[in-house]
Amino acid sequence: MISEKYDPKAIEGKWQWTWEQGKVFEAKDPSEDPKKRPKFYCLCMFPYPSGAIHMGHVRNYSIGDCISRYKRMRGFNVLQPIGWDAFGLPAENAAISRGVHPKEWTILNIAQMKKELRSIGIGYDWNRELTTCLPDYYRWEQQLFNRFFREGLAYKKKSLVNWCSSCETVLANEQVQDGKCWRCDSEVGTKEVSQWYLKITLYADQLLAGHEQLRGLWPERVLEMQKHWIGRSEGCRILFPLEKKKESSANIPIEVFTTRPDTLFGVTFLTLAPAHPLADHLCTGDEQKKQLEELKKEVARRNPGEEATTKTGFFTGSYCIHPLGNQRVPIWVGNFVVMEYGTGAVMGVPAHDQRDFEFAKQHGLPIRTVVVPKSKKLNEPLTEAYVESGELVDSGPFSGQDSESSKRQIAEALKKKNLGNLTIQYKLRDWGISRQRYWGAPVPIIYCAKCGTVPVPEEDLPVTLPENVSFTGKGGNPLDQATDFVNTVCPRCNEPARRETDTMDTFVESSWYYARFASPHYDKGPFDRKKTDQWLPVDCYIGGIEHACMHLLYARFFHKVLRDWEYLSGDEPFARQFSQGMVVKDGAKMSKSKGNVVTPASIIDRFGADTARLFSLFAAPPEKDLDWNDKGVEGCHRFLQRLWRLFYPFRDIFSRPLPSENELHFDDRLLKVRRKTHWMIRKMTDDLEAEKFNTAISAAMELVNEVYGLLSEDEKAFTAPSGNFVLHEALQSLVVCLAPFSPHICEELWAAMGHKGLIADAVWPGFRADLIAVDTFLLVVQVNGKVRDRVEVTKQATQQEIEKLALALPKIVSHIQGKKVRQVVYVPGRLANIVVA
RNA sequence: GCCUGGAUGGCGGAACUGGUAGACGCGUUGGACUCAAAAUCCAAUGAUCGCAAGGUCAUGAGAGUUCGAUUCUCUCUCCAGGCACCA
Repeated sequence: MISEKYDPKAIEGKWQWTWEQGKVFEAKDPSEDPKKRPKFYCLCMFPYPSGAIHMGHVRNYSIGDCISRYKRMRGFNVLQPIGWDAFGLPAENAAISRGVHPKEWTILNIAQMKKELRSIGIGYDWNRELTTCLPDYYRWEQQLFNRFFREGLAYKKKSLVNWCSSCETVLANEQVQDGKCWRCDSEVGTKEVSQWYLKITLYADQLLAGHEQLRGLWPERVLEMQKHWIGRSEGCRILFPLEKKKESSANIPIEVFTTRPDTLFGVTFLTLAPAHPLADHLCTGDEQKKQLEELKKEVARRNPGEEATTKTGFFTGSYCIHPLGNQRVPIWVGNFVVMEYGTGAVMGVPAHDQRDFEFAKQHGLPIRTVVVPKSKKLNEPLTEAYVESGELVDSGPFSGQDSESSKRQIAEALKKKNLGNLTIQYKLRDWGISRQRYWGAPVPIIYCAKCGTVPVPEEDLPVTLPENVSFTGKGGNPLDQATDFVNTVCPRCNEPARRETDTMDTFVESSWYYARFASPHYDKGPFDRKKTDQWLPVDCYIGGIEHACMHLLYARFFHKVLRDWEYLSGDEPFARQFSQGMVVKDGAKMSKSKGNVVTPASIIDRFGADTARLFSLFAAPPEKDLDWNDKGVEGCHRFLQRLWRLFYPFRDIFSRPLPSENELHFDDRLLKVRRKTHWMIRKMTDDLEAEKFNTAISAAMELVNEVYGLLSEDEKAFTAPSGNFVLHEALQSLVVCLAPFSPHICEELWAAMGHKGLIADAVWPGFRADLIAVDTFLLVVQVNGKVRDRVEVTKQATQQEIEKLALALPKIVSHIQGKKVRQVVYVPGRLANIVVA
């Protein structure tokens, strides 16, 4: 029995229960699927269990579920899993401020969020739920880490790292945004720490090359951002041998990286970064050493990404030798040279590099022009560096050559003298994964005085987090205080040893979870190759743009490593990626501090999940920011009510047998409704294929308006058998097509229509092209490109007939009066443009 | 500075491959229903001139190509995002 009034509260819970009880959305392994359907793996970036879902989640999951349900109805074997990215700082901070154990806090949050998530009615395969903070999950991560270590892809080194003093932990470069911590937004400083790195740089070229495969399937901006982040540049490494002070002194060269080896003969100095390992050694006097310390301090004071206002520096007093010219080149230290890129030393070519130019001007260093434009004369003295290519001058044997092609030849000459080589330099650095915090997967390493750094043997995994730890927020990593945890024995020699207390960056968990979903309960390894082969790659991966250079890059890196280790196949983890926009309100991101937060729970309470979902998909195209608008939500709710009110009074139509179509006669008004119905199915299908959810929904609204329109003209329009048939067809099409968007109401109406099965299992309808087609069209008649009239014309009309008709239209006649018709442009099926002069 | 997107009514947004600009929704106004209100249904709704028929102007600005440009080309402005002494 269906109620007269649409009451989401009365129906949504029921259908959510039905779906779960019936295991409707539990994915069958493709090999066991009796229907042999093609697989479709749809994944939304899994949530961090903060305790409450927000509108961004609703939007994200509504998109994913809409795609999943649609694909399902199109005959795909759909996998849509869900899990929890459950390690991370907020849990530990809660422990510090409120005294709850991070684990307890996290588990409670998961329970709460699960409840909320269920209330949206997303078709998840709950059987595959993953929780990354459980040993079941992170033991495999530890196993993978050991393999990284064995293969030399994980290493520990002491280095200057980004340090967030508020989070008291290291941040990866990707996690520093505008000099601030990506999580807590406080200023990031630097600190020298010994930490674990994963060699993502080894895969830089592959990560870049993979973009070719993804072009057109991933958002261009994401590919562009990654490309910049990887930052490949072709250039040359050049050695400048130091001038020997004494015959006995060692001949250490200084290595520089340049993209312009063609300007080598324009070198008038060398500049080292203050932190360059040779800087101290090269300072010839105490005064220089003092200046070096000053410069080091200045650089340290600067925030990451901040530029110095002036290019300051000093001459060390030492010289090196030009690798091809044999002249002395003074060695300077400059505040503008960054240690982290290239070799931390640059050759100074003031005539052809703007920074070197400024530095030379500042310190009165000579400027030597070696590249001149081919067509025009260079105005000297230069007022700025000439950075274009051109013809080489004053460049020894290379003078007169084209600067571009000389790059290779100069590199050859250097190579012969063992003083340089062509190379490729990346901006991408290795991924620092050590975190000096408790709530993360422990790095499974043991330090032994005798055996050194020893990975924990596989049979001893997982290394679980000790529960008995106090969280004071002071004194660094709580694990350091957990003596039972720290003190252990060396697995090799059985002597007392210490455990590593660093935990892994949570981005490590999210780098492989998508593949674990293929075999989430597999207990012989992280992945069951058979299953990963069946399900991967993820066909559609949906999440926020903020992960462009973090998660999406890390996961691609992991995938390539896992492929090399034969855990899975394929070069890319995510065939298609979709970055949805943010949910904003009054032009600003929803946040507690701005007081503009609308909670999903409040919307579901007032209007139901179907309305919340429908609005998230209707209000804006998915890739754009969505401006939350309460009135707009009401509008979507009204639409669902309108649908319901259309169905209810006619519900009996569905309990009676329908006459067959060819026994019926449809008048023009009914045909118009039929045409709209089939037009809607076509539009829905096209738009869903193209992920244009907003216009798909508007098509359904148009059909509803069409039916209401006829009813208001004639309330008996649908009472005769032919009317019954047309309304039946319209309503059933609406319900089926809206099922991916607002599944609960559609299940309810579907059941009320007398169907035995679930709409979740229904088949997506086809449309009748013959019913959409009409044999007339509206001819637009223009005069000189301006629309002057419109007239209904049969499609059979010939061009001549149409031109004659158009020229005879009274409005047209008045516009072309007294003028000469020069041309008539005719676009079949569309318009006639009469050109007059 | 460099890169990538954008800019369309009062608002969110539509517009196939260059062919009726403004679908759909919100808001607003009017009407029906009602004792009244809410809800609902119907209608109107880019600006401007006009009693009207109808005209004129309109897709950030300016040019160009074209019979015809929101769509293609060039220049510029503004907005959002990303990167940034990267040698």
